[in-house]
Formats: sequence, C-alpha cells, structure tokens
Amino acid sequence: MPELPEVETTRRGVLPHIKGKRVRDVLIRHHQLRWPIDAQLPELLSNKKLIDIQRRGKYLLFQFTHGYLMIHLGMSGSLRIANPVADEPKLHDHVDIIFNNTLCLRFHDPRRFGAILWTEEPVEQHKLLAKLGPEPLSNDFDAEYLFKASRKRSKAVKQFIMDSHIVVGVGNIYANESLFTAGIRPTRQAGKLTRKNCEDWVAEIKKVLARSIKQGGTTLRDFVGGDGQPGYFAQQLFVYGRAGEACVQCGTILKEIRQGQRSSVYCPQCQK
DNA sequence: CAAGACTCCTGTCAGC
DNA sequence: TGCTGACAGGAGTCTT
Repeated sequence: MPELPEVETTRRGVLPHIKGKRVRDVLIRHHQLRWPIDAQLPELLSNKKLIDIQRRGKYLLFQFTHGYLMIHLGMSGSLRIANPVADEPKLHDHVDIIFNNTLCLRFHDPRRFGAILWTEEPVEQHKLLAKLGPEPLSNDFDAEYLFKASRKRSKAVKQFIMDSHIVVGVGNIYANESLFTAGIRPTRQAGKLTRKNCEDWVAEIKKVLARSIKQGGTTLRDFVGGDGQPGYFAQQLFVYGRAGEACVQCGTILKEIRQGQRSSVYCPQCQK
C-alpha cells in the first residue's frame, strides 16, 4: 500500500540505476491495469532517453526526451530494478521497461489498481494532475491554506484531508496518524477546524511524512535484487491498526469507525 | 458546486 | 481441510 513516502522512496531508489539510459524494449505481460496500458507503448518509448523522474502526489513522472511516462502504484503496486534475463519475472510482474544498460524497471501490481500512462503534453497540464492540491511538504501547504480550504466544508476532516484536490499524498494511514498527534477527532467537520487546529495538523502531517520518507531511505539498497518493498512497517504507528488497544498517551481503548469505505482509528480521550 | 456511492482487483482471513 | 464471502483500500467517475 504505497503512500507518498513509499512513492518518493521508490523514485529515489530507482533513479540512479536508469537515469540517462535509453529504452531498449518494453515488455507488457498484462495490459489491464486501472486503465489499459497503451498497446503502442513499446514503440512510443523505443530509444527514448530517461532524463529524470519527478513526483506529483503519488504519481511518478518519468521524464523522457519527448514525453512523460506517468506511473501510479495504486494500492499494491511496486517498482524495482531487475535484470530482465537473470531475474525470472514473478506472478503479477506486469511490465518490464528494459534499458540499454541491461537493467529493467519492473512493475509489479497484484491488485492492478495502478496505472501506466504516456503523455506528450506538458505534464502538469495533464488531466489527472492539473487539479491536484499542493504537495504536503511544500510551503504552499500551510495552516492558512488549510484553514481557508476547509471553510464551509461539512465533510469530516479525515475524508477532507484524503481528497487529493485539497492536498496530495495523505492516505489513510497518515491521515489517521496525523489526526491523532494533532489531537483532532476524525469525525470533526472540516469547517469547524480552528486556526490552531490547522497549525497543529499541518505540522503533524509534515512531520509524519518527512519521518517516513527518511525511514524509507534506509531500505534503498533493497531495490536492486530485493523485493523492493520499503513499507511503513518500520514506522511507529500510534493508532492505525491498533483499534481495541490502549492509547499510548492516556491508555484509553482506541476506537475504530468507518468513514466512507475507510477505517478510522482514534482515541476518544485525546482527540476532540 | 459538494458529497457520497460505486468501481477497478486479488491476497488474506473469518466462519462454517 | 476446503470453500465462500467479506474486506482492504487510491482515486477517478458517476449520481444525487
């Protein structure tokens, strides 16, 4: 379940192995992801040089000489660097992008909620990116922004913050965790957040994401030959997955509720 | 416009 | 033990 830190870790992990290389071949074993992979992708990418990899929200943007390959990992996707000859593709290894240094970028995604799209338009204007909210770690995401954006919104704060048009990259885990450390109950209406709430929450979101990216960085070496799963298992979680257990701050039993289709866990004592 | 439902998919696990 | 059904969950799209 890659969240923003995992996506960023992936970006940093694969980039040094393929930056500046040209695409020699593209092997598609399974076209059907969230949207079907363009059957022309091998021709479109052929001999194109990878300039850089950027990230926007949870989208990885592979910048080639003419165009961008946009990859989203969905719920269960991962990318790793592999040797296309020596490393036997495993179940759900759907795509290999083979570079001229004999390494390949291998896309793995059991649930196939991921996406691989080619675009030649200015990437920030792409339909899927144009209306996204600010990056959570950028200066554009601050208390003032959150306060203004939340005015007159009746949605629960938990669902509000997970809307990528408000801010990108805050998935279920980090929404739960940041609400706990900011002392805000997930069911609170967004419009009822105080300025102080916004200050606290923005700070906590940045803190938890930055810490997670830092921890993800420790697993970078595993990208070559390893399973490539950075995982937030190293992340210390206060509430996510701990329903029924004691709050680490006050000992109250953590409560689990459902908002939308997502589970929220919170401390009824610490979060108001 | 905002909000909620629905949808894609498979590994995992509870219940029988 | 093996089957069945519920569930998780990002985010685009559709409906209200």
